[in-house]
Amino acid sequence: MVLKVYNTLTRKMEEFIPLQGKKVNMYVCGPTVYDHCHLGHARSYISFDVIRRYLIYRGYDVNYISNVTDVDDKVIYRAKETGEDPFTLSARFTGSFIEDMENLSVLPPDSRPKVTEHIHEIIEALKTLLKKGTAYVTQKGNVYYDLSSSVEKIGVLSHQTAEGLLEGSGRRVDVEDDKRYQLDFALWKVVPEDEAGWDSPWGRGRPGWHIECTVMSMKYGSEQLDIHGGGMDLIFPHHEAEIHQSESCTGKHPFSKYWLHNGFLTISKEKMSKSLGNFFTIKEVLKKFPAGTVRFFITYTHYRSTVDFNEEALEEAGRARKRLLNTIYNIKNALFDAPDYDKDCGLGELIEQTRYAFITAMDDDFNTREAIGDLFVFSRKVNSIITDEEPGKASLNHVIGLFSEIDEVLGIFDDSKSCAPEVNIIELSEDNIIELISIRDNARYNKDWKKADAIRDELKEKGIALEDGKEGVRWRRKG
RNA sequence: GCCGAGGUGACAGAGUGGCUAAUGUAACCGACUGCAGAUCGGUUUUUCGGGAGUUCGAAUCUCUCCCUCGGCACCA
Repeated sequence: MVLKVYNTLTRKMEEFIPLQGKKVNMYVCGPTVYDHCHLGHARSYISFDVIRRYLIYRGYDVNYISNVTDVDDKVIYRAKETGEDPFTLSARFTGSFIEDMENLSVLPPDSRPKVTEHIHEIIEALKTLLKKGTAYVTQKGNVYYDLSSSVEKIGVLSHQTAEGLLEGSGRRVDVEDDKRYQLDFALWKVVPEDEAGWDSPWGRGRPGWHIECTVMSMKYGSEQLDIHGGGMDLIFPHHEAEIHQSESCTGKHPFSKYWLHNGFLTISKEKMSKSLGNFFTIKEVLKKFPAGTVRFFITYTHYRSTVDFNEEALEEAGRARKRLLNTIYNIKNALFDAPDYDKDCGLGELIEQTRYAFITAMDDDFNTREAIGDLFVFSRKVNSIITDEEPGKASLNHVIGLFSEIDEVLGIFDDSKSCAPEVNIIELSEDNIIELISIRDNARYNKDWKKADAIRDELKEKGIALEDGKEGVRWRRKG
Protein backbone atom coordinates (compact mmCIF):
# COMPACT_ATOMS: atom_id res chain seq x y z
CA MET A 1 0.00 0.00 0.00
CA VAL A 2 1.38 3.31 -1.08
CA LEU A 3 0.63 6.71 0.37
CA LYS A 4 -0.09 9.28 -2.29
CA VAL A 5 -0.42 13.02 -1.78
CA TYR A 6 -1.45 15.86 -4.03
CA ASN A 7 1.51 18.17 -4.45
CA THR A 8 0.67 21.79 -5.30
CA LEU A 9 4.17 22.12 -6.73
CA THR A 10 3.56 19.61 -9.51
CA ARG A 11 -0.25 19.70 -9.42
CA LYS A 12 -0.17 15.94 -9.39
CA MET A 13 -0.74 13.05 -7.08
CA GLU A 14 2.65 11.73 -6.07
CA GLU A 15 3.86 8.83 -4.03
CA PHE A 16 4.99 10.10 -0.65
CA ILE A 17 8.68 9.37 -0.16
CA PRO A 18 10.42 11.47 2.51
CA LEU A 19 13.90 12.81 1.88
CA GLN A 20 15.44 10.60 4.58
CA GLY A 21 13.89 7.25 5.32
CA LYS A 22 10.99 7.47 7.73
CA LYS A 23 11.89 10.92 9.03
CA VAL A 24 9.36 13.60 8.10
CA ASN A 25 9.94 17.29 8.66
CA MET A 26 6.57 18.96 8.37
CA TYR A 27 5.99 22.69 8.65
CA VAL A 28 2.54 24.26 8.74
CA CYS A 29 2.08 28.02 8.65
CA GLY A 30 0.46 29.19 11.85
CA PRO A 31 -1.76 32.21 12.47
CA THR A 32 -1.00 35.87 12.81
CA VAL A 33 -2.23 36.51 16.31
CA TYR A 34 -4.01 39.85 16.19
CA ASP A 35 -7.45 38.45 16.98
CA HIS A 36 -9.19 35.27 18.09
CA CYS A 37 -8.86 32.45 15.59
CA HIS A 38 -11.77 31.79 13.30
CA LEU A 39 -13.25 28.66 11.80
CA GLY A 40 -10.97 28.89 8.78
CA HIS A 41 -8.01 28.41 11.09
CA ALA A 42 -9.79 25.44 12.67
CA ARG A 43 -10.30 23.93 9.24
CA SER A 44 -6.66 24.28 8.36
CA TYR A 45 -5.14 23.10 11.63
CA ILE A 46 -7.52 20.18 12.06
CA SER A 47 -6.80 19.07 8.49
CA PHE A 48 -3.07 19.12 9.04
CA ASP A 49 -3.46 17.56 12.47
CA VAL A 50 -5.17 14.58 10.83
CA ILE A 51 -2.45 14.41 8.17
CA ARG A 52 0.21 14.48 10.84
CA ARG A 53 -1.53 11.83 12.95
CA TYR A 54 -1.96 9.62 9.91
CA LEU A 55 1.73 9.84 9.04
CA ILE A 56 2.53 8.78 12.59
CA TYR A 57 0.00 5.96 12.26
CA ARG A 58 1.78 4.82 9.12
CA GLY A 59 5.04 4.62 11.02
CA TYR A 60 6.70 7.89 10.07
CA ASP A 61 8.79 9.78 12.55
CA VAL A 62 7.16 13.18 12.24
CA ASN A 63 8.72 16.42 13.39
CA TYR A 64 5.84 18.88 13.25
CA ILE A 65 6.56 22.59 13.34
CA SER A 66 3.93 25.28 13.37
CA ASN A 67 4.81 28.89 13.98
CA VAL A 68 3.01 31.83 15.53
CA THR A 69 3.37 35.17 13.78
CA ASP A 70 3.34 37.47 16.75
CA VAL A 71 4.64 40.60 15.11
CA ASP A 72 3.35 41.96 11.87
CA ASP A 73 1.62 45.03 10.50
CA LYS A 74 -1.78 43.69 11.47
CA VAL A 75 -0.69 43.18 15.08
CA ILE A 76 0.73 46.71 15.19
CA TYR A 77 -2.37 48.30 13.68
CA ARG A 78 -4.69 46.40 15.97
CA ALA A 79 -2.62 47.42 18.97
CA LYS A 80 -2.82 51.05 17.89
CA GLU A 81 -6.58 50.75 17.65
CA THR A 82 -6.95 49.29 21.10
CA GLY A 83 -4.17 51.32 22.67
CA GLU A 84 -2.62 48.09 23.92
CA ASP A 85 1.05 47.22 23.82
CA PRO A 86 1.49 45.12 20.65
CA PHE A 87 3.38 42.37 22.43
CA THR A 88 0.80 42.14 25.18
CA LEU A 89 -1.86 41.89 22.51
CA SER A 90 -0.11 39.19 20.52
CA ALA A 91 0.71 37.24 23.67
CA ARG A 92 -2.94 37.35 24.63
CA PHE A 93 -4.10 36.03 21.27
CA THR A 94 -1.35 33.44 21.18
CA GLY A 95 -2.82 32.11 24.39
CA SER A 96 -6.27 32.18 22.88
CA PHE A 97 -5.04 30.28 19.84
CA ILE A 98 -3.34 27.58 21.88
CA GLU A 99 -6.45 27.22 24.00
CA ASP A 100 -8.58 26.77 20.87
CA MET A 101 -6.24 24.13 19.51
CA GLU A 102 -6.34 22.22 22.79
CA ASN A 103 -10.11 22.37 22.82
CA LEU A 104 -10.20 21.00 19.28
CA SER A 105 -7.82 18.17 20.23
CA VAL A 106 -5.20 19.40 17.78
CA LEU A 107 -1.97 17.84 19.02
CA PRO A 108 0.59 20.44 20.06
CA PRO A 109 3.40 20.79 17.53
CA ASP A 110 6.88 19.54 18.35
CA SER A 111 7.96 23.16 17.99
CA ARG A 112 5.84 26.28 18.07
CA PRO A 113 8.31 29.06 17.35
CA LYS A 114 7.40 32.73 17.61
CA VAL A 115 8.78 35.40 15.33
CA THR A 116 9.67 37.78 18.15
CA GLU A 117 11.95 35.13 19.60
CA HIS A 118 13.86 34.70 16.36
CA ILE A 119 14.78 38.22 15.33
CA HIS A 120 18.46 37.43 15.68
CA GLU A 121 18.24 34.43 13.35
CA ILE A 122 16.20 36.45 10.89
CA ILE A 123 18.85 39.17 10.78
CA GLU A 124 21.50 36.50 10.22
CA ALA A 125 19.48 35.07 7.33
CA LEU A 126 19.21 38.53 5.80
CA LYS A 127 22.96 38.94 6.05
CA THR A 128 23.37 35.67 4.17
CA LEU A 129 20.99 36.77 1.45
CA LEU A 130 22.71 40.15 1.14
CA LYS A 131 26.09 38.46 0.96
CA LYS A 132 24.82 36.24 -1.81
CA GLY A 133 23.49 39.26 -3.60
CA THR A 134 19.92 38.02 -3.74
CA ALA A 135 18.64 40.80 -1.50
CA TYR A 136 19.23 44.54 -1.44
CA VAL A 137 18.96 47.42 0.97
CA THR A 138 17.22 50.58 -0.16
CA GLN A 139 17.97 54.16 0.73
CA LYS A 140 15.21 54.09 3.33
CA GLY A 141 16.69 51.03 4.99
CA ASN A 142 14.16 48.50 3.75
CA VAL A 143 15.51 45.15 2.69
CA TYR A 144 13.92 43.41 -0.26
CA TYR A 145 14.41 40.07 -1.88
CA ASP A 146 15.73 40.51 -5.40
CA LEU A 147 13.50 38.43 -7.63
CA SER A 148 15.73 38.98 -10.62
CA SER A 149 18.12 36.55 -8.91
CA SER A 150 15.64 33.71 -9.22
CA VAL A 151 13.24 34.58 -12.01
CA GLU A 152 13.04 30.95 -13.02
CA LYS A 153 11.21 30.25 -9.77
CA ILE A 154 8.47 32.80 -10.30
CA GLY A 155 5.21 30.92 -10.47
CA VAL A 156 6.53 27.50 -9.40
CA LEU A 157 3.73 27.17 -6.87
CA SER A 158 1.11 29.62 -8.08
CA HIS A 159 1.63 28.47 -11.67
CA GLN A 160 1.36 32.02 -12.91
CA THR A 161 3.66 34.08 -15.03
CA ALA A 162 5.27 37.28 -13.79
CA GLU A 163 3.12 39.16 -16.29
CA GLY A 164 -0.01 37.52 -14.96
CA LEU A 165 0.94 38.37 -11.41
CA LEU A 166 1.70 41.97 -12.30
CA GLU A 167 -1.58 42.26 -14.12
CA GLY A 168 -3.36 41.25 -10.94
CA SER A 169 -1.29 43.43 -8.67
CA GLY A 170 -1.85 46.41 -10.95
CA ARG A 171 -5.20 46.78 -9.31
CA ARG A 172 -3.62 47.20 -5.93
CA VAL A 173 -2.82 50.68 -4.77
CA ASP A 174 -0.31 50.03 -2.03
CA VAL A 175 2.69 49.46 -4.25
CA GLU A 176 5.77 50.39 -2.30
CA ASP A 177 7.93 52.85 -4.11
CA ASP A 178 11.45 51.91 -3.18
CA LYS A 179 11.49 48.41 -4.65
CA ARG A 180 13.54 47.76 -7.75
CA TYR A 181 10.89 45.48 -9.13
CA GLN A 182 7.25 45.35 -8.28
CA LEU A 183 7.28 41.66 -7.41
CA ASP A 184 10.20 41.94 -4.99
CA PHE A 185 9.04 41.31 -1.47
CA ALA A 186 10.07 42.83 1.84
CA LEU A 187 12.49 41.01 4.13
CA TRP A 188 12.93 43.86 6.58
CA LYS A 189 10.81 46.96 6.98
CA VAL A 190 12.08 50.13 8.61
CA VAL A 191 9.77 51.45 11.30
CA PRO A 192 9.48 54.80 13.08
CA GLU A 193 10.88 55.14 16.62
CA ASP A 194 7.47 54.93 18.26
CA GLU A 195 6.58 51.60 16.64
CA ALA A 196 7.55 48.11 17.68
CA GLY A 197 10.87 47.22 16.14
CA TRP A 198 14.39 45.91 16.59
CA ASP A 199 17.78 47.34 15.79
CA SER A 200 19.50 45.88 12.79
CA PRO A 201 22.46 46.70 10.57
CA TRP A 202 19.92 48.48 8.33
CA GLY A 203 18.27 50.47 11.04
CA ARG A 204 15.38 49.96 13.37
CA GLY A 205 12.72 47.78 11.83
CA ARG A 206 10.84 44.53 11.83
CA PRO A 207 10.91 41.44 9.68
CA GLY A 208 8.84 41.00 6.56
CA TRP A 209 6.15 38.38 6.67
CA HIS A 210 7.79 35.54 4.74
CA ILE A 211 11.29 35.31 6.16
CA GLU A 212 10.16 33.96 9.55
CA CYS A 213 9.01 30.68 8.05
CA THR A 214 12.28 30.18 6.23
CA VAL A 215 14.29 30.80 9.37
CA MET A 216 12.17 28.83 11.79
CA SER A 217 11.59 25.85 9.54
CA MET A 218 15.35 25.50 9.18
CA LYS A 219 16.07 25.96 12.85
CA TYR A 220 13.51 23.45 14.10
CA GLY A 221 13.30 21.21 11.07
CA SER A 222 15.77 21.05 8.28
CA GLU A 223 17.07 23.09 5.38
CA GLN A 224 14.85 20.92 3.27
CA LEU A 225 11.39 20.00 4.39
CA ASP A 226 9.34 16.98 3.42
CA ILE A 227 5.99 18.69 3.78
CA HIS A 228 5.08 22.32 3.89
CA GLY A 229 1.43 23.04 4.49
CA GLY A 230 -1.03 25.85 4.87
CA GLY A 231 -4.20 27.34 3.50
CA MET A 232 -4.63 27.75 -0.23
CA ASP A 233 -4.50 31.49 0.22
CA LEU A 234 -0.86 31.21 1.23
CA ILE A 235 0.30 29.76 -2.06
CA PHE A 236 1.01 33.20 -3.38
CA PRO A 237 2.85 35.22 -2.36
CA HIS A 238 3.76 33.68 0.97
CA HIS A 239 4.89 30.19 0.04
CA GLU A 240 6.44 31.21 -3.22
CA ALA A 241 8.44 33.88 -1.41
CA GLU A 242 9.62 31.22 1.00
CA ILE A 243 10.88 29.12 -1.87
CA HIS A 244 12.87 32.01 -3.34
CA GLN A 245 14.53 33.11 -0.13
CA SER A 246 15.05 29.66 1.38
CA GLU A 247 16.64 28.13 -1.66
CA SER A 248 18.75 31.23 -2.08
CA CYS A 249 19.83 31.00 1.56
CA THR A 250 20.85 27.34 1.49
CA GLY A 251 21.55 26.79 -2.17
CA LYS A 252 19.48 23.63 -1.83
CA HIS A 253 16.52 22.60 -3.90
CA PRO A 254 13.76 21.86 -3.19
CA PHE A 255 13.02 23.84 -0.05
CA SER A 256 10.10 21.48 0.49
CA LYS A 257 9.50 18.29 -1.42
CA TYR A 258 5.71 18.34 -1.01
CA TRP A 259 3.43 21.34 -0.71
CA LEU A 260 -0.01 20.62 0.70
CA HIS A 261 -2.78 23.20 0.79
CA ASN A 262 -6.18 22.99 2.39
CA GLY A 263 -9.31 24.43 0.78
CA PHE A 264 -11.39 27.27 2.13
CA LEU A 265 -14.27 27.34 4.47
CA THR A 266 -17.25 29.37 3.38
CA ILE A 267 -20.10 30.59 5.53
CA SER A 268 -23.53 29.89 4.03
CA LYS A 269 -21.93 29.70 0.60
CA GLU A 270 -20.21 33.06 0.96
CA LYS A 271 -16.54 33.65 1.45
CA MET A 272 -15.81 34.31 5.06
CA SER A 273 -14.79 37.92 5.44
CA LYS A 274 -15.05 40.70 7.92
CA SER A 275 -16.72 43.06 5.50
CA LEU A 276 -19.56 40.58 5.04
CA GLY A 277 -19.79 40.19 8.78
CA ASN A 278 -19.91 36.42 8.48
CA PHE A 279 -17.00 35.70 10.72
CA PHE A 280 -17.16 32.95 13.32
CA THR A 281 -14.49 32.48 15.93
CA ILE A 282 -13.63 29.01 17.16
CA LYS A 283 -14.76 30.05 20.60
CA GLU A 284 -18.20 31.07 19.36
CA VAL A 285 -18.68 27.76 17.58
CA LEU A 286 -17.46 25.69 20.52
CA LYS A 287 -20.07 27.33 22.70
CA LYS A 288 -22.75 25.78 20.53
CA PHE A 289 -21.25 22.50 19.39
CA PRO A 290 -19.08 19.84 21.01
CA ALA A 291 -15.49 19.85 19.80
CA GLY A 292 -15.89 16.32 18.48
CA THR A 293 -18.71 17.48 16.24
CA VAL A 294 -16.64 20.35 14.87
CA ARG A 295 -13.79 17.96 14.14
CA PHE A 296 -16.16 15.45 12.61
CA PHE A 297 -17.68 18.16 10.42
CA ILE A 298 -14.27 19.19 9.11
CA THR A 299 -12.92 15.67 8.81
CA TYR A 300 -15.98 14.44 6.94
CA THR A 301 -14.89 16.67 4.04
CA HIS A 302 -11.74 16.20 2.00
CA TYR A 303 -9.10 18.70 3.12
CA ARG A 304 -8.71 20.22 -0.33
CA SER A 305 -12.42 20.80 -0.96
CA THR A 306 -14.27 23.94 -0.08
CA VAL A 307 -16.44 23.27 2.94
CA ASP A 308 -19.52 25.30 3.67
CA PHE A 309 -20.29 26.10 7.27
CA ASN A 310 -23.82 26.69 8.47
CA GLU A 311 -25.61 25.58 11.58
CA GLU A 312 -27.71 22.98 9.82
CA ALA A 313 -24.58 21.37 8.40
CA LEU A 314 -23.02 21.23 11.86
CA GLU A 315 -26.18 19.75 13.30
CA GLU A 316 -26.25 17.17 10.55
CA ALA A 317 -22.63 16.31 11.28
CA GLY A 318 -23.54 15.96 14.92
CA ARG A 319 -26.31 13.50 14.11
CA ALA A 320 -24.07 11.50 11.81
CA ARG A 321 -21.36 11.32 14.44
CA LYS A 322 -23.94 10.24 16.97
CA ARG A 323 -24.53 7.09 14.94
CA LEU A 324 -20.93 6.06 15.41
CA LEU A 325 -20.98 6.98 19.07
CA ASN A 326 -24.17 4.94 19.51
CA THR A 327 -22.44 1.94 18.02
CA ILE A 328 -19.64 2.23 20.54
CA TYR A 329 -22.25 2.60 23.25
CA ASN A 330 -24.10 -0.46 21.98
CA ILE A 331 -20.92 -2.52 22.06
CA LYS A 332 -20.18 -1.43 25.60
CA ASN A 333 -23.67 -2.51 26.59
CA ALA A 334 -23.28 -5.83 24.82
CA LEU A 335 -20.10 -6.40 26.79
CA PHE A 336 -22.08 -6.68 30.04
CA ASP A 337 -23.63 -9.98 29.13
CA ALA A 338 -21.27 -11.18 26.42
CA PRO A 339 -19.85 -14.68 26.88
CA ASP A 340 -16.30 -15.00 28.18
CA TYR A 341 -15.39 -17.80 25.82
CA ASP A 342 -14.14 -16.91 22.38
CA LYS A 343 -16.99 -16.29 19.99
CA ASP A 344 -16.04 -14.23 16.95
CA CYS A 345 -19.22 -14.09 14.81
CA GLY A 346 -17.18 -12.79 11.91
CA LEU A 347 -16.02 -9.69 13.77
CA GLY A 348 -12.34 -10.49 13.33
CA GLU A 349 -12.58 -10.54 9.58
CA LEU A 350 -14.74 -7.44 9.59
CA ILE A 351 -12.14 -5.60 11.64
CA GLU A 352 -9.39 -6.56 9.21
CA GLN A 353 -11.47 -5.46 6.22
CA THR A 354 -12.28 -2.15 7.85
CA ARG A 355 -8.70 -1.42 8.81
CA TYR A 356 -7.64 -2.18 5.26
CA ALA A 357 -10.37 0.08 3.87
CA PHE A 358 -9.33 2.86 6.24
CA ILE A 359 -5.70 2.70 5.16
CA THR A 360 -6.63 2.49 1.49
CA ALA A 361 -8.81 5.59 1.77
CA MET A 362 -6.30 7.58 3.79
CA ASP A 363 -3.43 6.57 1.51
CA ASP A 364 -5.31 8.29 -1.29
CA ASP A 365 -4.37 11.85 -0.36
CA PHE A 366 -5.97 11.53 3.08
CA ASN A 367 -9.47 10.80 1.85
CA THR A 368 -11.15 11.14 5.22
CA ARG A 369 -14.60 11.30 3.67
CA GLU A 370 -14.25 7.83 2.28
CA ALA A 371 -12.55 6.57 5.40
CA ILE A 372 -15.45 7.70 7.55
CA GLY A 373 -17.91 6.30 5.01
CA ASP A 374 -16.28 2.91 5.53
CA LEU A 375 -16.59 3.40 9.24
CA PHE A 376 -20.36 3.76 8.88
CA VAL A 377 -20.51 0.49 6.98
CA PHE A 378 -18.49 -1.16 9.71
CA SER A 379 -20.74 0.36 12.30
CA ARG A 380 -23.90 -0.97 10.70
CA LYS A 381 -22.51 -4.48 10.39
CA VAL A 382 -21.34 -4.45 13.98
CA ASN A 383 -24.79 -3.36 15.14
CA SER A 384 -26.36 -6.20 13.20
CA ILE A 385 -23.98 -8.75 14.66
CA ILE A 386 -24.52 -7.67 18.24
CA THR A 387 -28.31 -7.74 17.91
CA ASP A 388 -28.55 -10.98 15.92
CA GLU A 389 -25.72 -12.95 17.49
CA GLU A 390 -23.82 -13.02 20.72
CA PRO A 391 -20.13 -12.36 20.17
CA GLY A 392 -17.65 -12.95 22.98
CA LYS A 393 -16.03 -10.28 25.13
CA ALA A 394 -12.67 -10.48 23.42
CA SER A 395 -14.16 -9.89 19.98
CA LEU A 396 -16.21 -6.95 21.18
CA ASN A 397 -13.14 -5.44 22.78
CA HIS A 398 -11.33 -5.77 19.47
CA VAL A 399 -14.09 -3.75 17.82
CA ILE A 400 -13.68 -1.02 20.42
CA GLY A 401 -9.94 -1.30 19.84
CA LEU A 402 -10.38 -0.55 16.14
CA PHE A 403 -12.53 2.49 16.88
CA SER A 404 -9.81 3.77 19.21
CA GLU A 405 -7.11 2.99 16.72
CA ILE A 406 -8.86 4.98 14.00
CA ASP A 407 -9.67 7.75 16.40
CA GLU A 408 -5.98 8.16 17.14
CA VAL A 409 -5.89 9.55 13.61
CA LEU A 410 -9.23 11.31 13.26
CA GLY A 411 -9.84 12.43 16.84
CA ILE A 412 -13.60 12.67 16.41
CA PHE A 413 -14.97 10.63 19.29
CA ASP A 414 -13.40 12.07 22.37
CA ASP A 415 -15.44 14.88 23.87
CA SER A 416 -13.57 15.09 27.13
CA LYS A 417 -12.07 18.44 26.20
CA SER A 418 -15.29 19.88 24.92
CA CYS A 419 -16.30 23.16 26.44
CA ALA A 420 -19.79 23.15 24.94
CA PRO A 421 -22.34 23.21 27.72
CA GLU A 422 -24.27 20.01 28.15
CA VAL A 423 -27.87 20.84 27.46
CA ASN A 424 -30.23 20.97 30.45
CA ILE A 425 -28.34 18.56 32.57
CA ILE A 426 -29.39 18.71 36.15
CA GLU A 427 -27.24 16.44 38.25
CA LEU A 428 -29.13 13.47 39.64
CA SER A 429 -27.42 10.93 41.80
CA GLU A 430 -27.13 7.44 40.46
CA ASP A 431 -29.21 6.12 43.36
CA ASN A 432 -31.88 8.59 42.52
CA ILE A 433 -31.99 7.44 38.92
CA ILE A 434 -32.02 3.78 39.84
CA GLU A 435 -34.83 4.40 42.29
CA LEU A 436 -36.94 6.14 39.66
CA ILE A 437 -36.22 3.36 37.20
CA SER A 438 -37.38 0.72 39.63
CA ILE A 439 -40.62 2.63 40.29
CA ARG A 440 -41.07 2.80 36.54
CA ASP A 441 -40.34 -0.92 36.13
CA ASN A 442 -43.05 -1.61 38.62
CA ALA A 443 -45.47 0.61 36.74
CA ARG A 444 -44.57 -1.11 33.50
CA TYR A 445 -45.13 -4.50 35.10
CA ASN A 446 -48.62 -3.33 36.02
CA LYS A 447 -49.04 -1.88 32.53
CA ASP A 448 -49.47 1.56 34.01
CA TRP A 449 -48.03 3.18 30.88
CA LYS A 450 -49.03 6.67 31.87
CA LYS A 451 -46.97 6.54 35.01
CA ALA A 452 -44.07 4.80 33.28
CA ASP A 453 -43.97 7.41 30.52
CA ALA A 454 -44.21 10.22 33.02
CA ILE A 455 -41.08 8.97 34.75
CA ARG A 456 -39.30 8.56 31.44
CA ASP A 457 -40.26 12.12 30.46
CA GLU A 458 -39.17 13.44 33.81
CA LEU A 459 -35.76 11.84 33.48
CA LYS A 460 -35.50 13.01 29.90
CA GLU A 461 -35.96 16.58 31.04
CA LYS A 462 -33.15 16.05 33.49
CA GLY A 463 -30.86 14.79 30.73
CA ILE A 464 -31.22 11.08 31.32
CA ALA A 465 -32.33 8.92 28.42
CA LEU A 466 -34.06 5.62 29.12
CA GLU A 467 -34.04 2.88 26.56
CA ASP A 468 -36.03 -0.29 27.00
CA GLY A 469 -34.53 -3.36 25.46
CA LYS A 470 -34.82 -7.11 25.67
CA GLU A 471 -32.48 -7.25 28.64
CA GLY A 472 -34.39 -4.56 30.52
CA VAL A 473 -34.02 -0.84 30.68
CA ARG A 474 -30.75 1.01 30.09
CA TRP A 475 -30.10 4.62 30.94
CA ARG A 476 -27.49 7.14 29.98
CA ARG A 477 -26.80 10.78 30.27
CA LYS A 478 -27.58 12.58 27.06
CA GLY A 479 -24.48 14.12 25.49
C1' G B 1 -6.85 39.99 -18.06
C1' C B 2 -4.23 35.61 -15.91
C1' C B 3 -4.72 31.09 -12.92
C1' G B 4 -7.58 27.40 -10.44
C1' A B 5 -11.78 24.41 -8.43
C1' G B 6 -16.41 22.42 -9.38
C1' G B 7 -21.51 20.94 -11.48
C1' U B 8 -23.56 13.27 -9.08
C1' G B 9 -30.13 11.12 -6.32
C1' A B 10 -34.68 15.52 -1.62
C1' C B 11 -30.00 17.70 0.51
C1' A B 12 -24.65 16.95 1.64
C1' G B 13 -20.86 14.33 -0.68
C1' A B 14 -17.35 9.87 -2.39
C1' G B 15 -16.29 7.39 -6.81
C1' U B 16 -12.89 8.92 -12.39
C1' G B 17 -13.41 3.00 -17.98
C1' G B 18 -16.60 -2.67 -16.44
C1' C B 19 -20.36 -6.55 -10.46
C1' U B 20 -27.03 -3.67 -8.31
C1' A B 21 -23.04 4.56 -8.20
C1' A B 22 -20.14 4.55 -1.48
C1' U B 23 -21.57 7.05 2.85
C1' G B 24 -24.36 10.58 5.86
C1' U B 25 -28.75 13.56 6.73
C1' A B 26 -34.00 14.06 5.87
C1' A B 27 -38.87 12.18 4.87
C1' C B 28 -41.89 7.94 4.54
C1' C B 29 -42.84 2.51 5.12
C1' G B 30 -41.65 -2.05 7.65
C1' A B 31 -39.20 -5.20 11.83
C1' C B 32 -38.30 -4.85 17.21
C1' U B 33 -41.20 -2.17 21.36
C1' G B 34 -47.13 -1.12 25.40
C1' C B 35 -45.34 3.49 23.17
C1' A B 36 -40.79 5.93 22.44
C1' G B 37 -35.52 5.69 21.83
C1' A B 38 -31.39 3.05 19.88
C1' U B 39 -30.74 -0.62 16.10
C1' C B 40 -31.84 -3.32 11.49
C1' G B 41 -34.39 -3.70 6.49
C1' G B 42 -36.80 -0.93 2.53
C1' U B 43 -38.47 3.51 -0.40
C1' U B 44 -37.48 8.62 -2.26
C1' U B 45 -32.53 6.85 -6.24
C1' U B 46 -31.46 3.05 -13.49
C1' U B 47 -29.08 8.10 -12.08
C1' C B 48 -24.10 11.38 -12.67
C1' G B 49 -25.11 20.09 -15.99
C1' G B 50 -26.63 19.93 -21.85
C1' G B 51 -25.09 17.97 -26.61
C1' A B 52 -21.78 15.19 -29.82
C1' G B 53 -17.88 11.55 -30.15
C1' U B 54 -14.24 7.38 -28.76
C1' U B 55 -15.21 2.31 -26.82
C1' C B 56 -17.70 -4.28 -26.59
C1' G B 57 -18.63 -0.98 -22.35
C1' A B 58 -18.36 6.03 -19.81
C1' A B 59 -20.58 9.47 -14.10
C1' U B 60 -15.41 8.26 -15.32
C1' C B 61 -11.74 9.54 -21.77
C1' U B 62 -12.13 13.48 -26.10
C1' C B 63 -14.61 17.77 -28.18
C1' U B 64 -18.16 21.50 -27.50
C1' C B 65 -21.75 24.45 -25.01
C1' C B 66 -24.03 26.24 -20.37
C1' C B 67 -23.61 27.43 -15.21
C1' U B 68 -21.39 28.17 -10.13
C1' C B 69 -17.36 29.33 -6.99
C1' G B 70 -12.39 30.86 -5.66
C1' G B 71 -7.17 33.12 -6.07
C1' C B 72 -4.01 37.17 -8.22
C1' A B 73 1.31 40.54 -3.05
C1' C B 74 -4.30 41.45 4.20
C1' C B 75 -5.63 36.15 4.70
C1' A B 76 -5.78 29.24 7.20
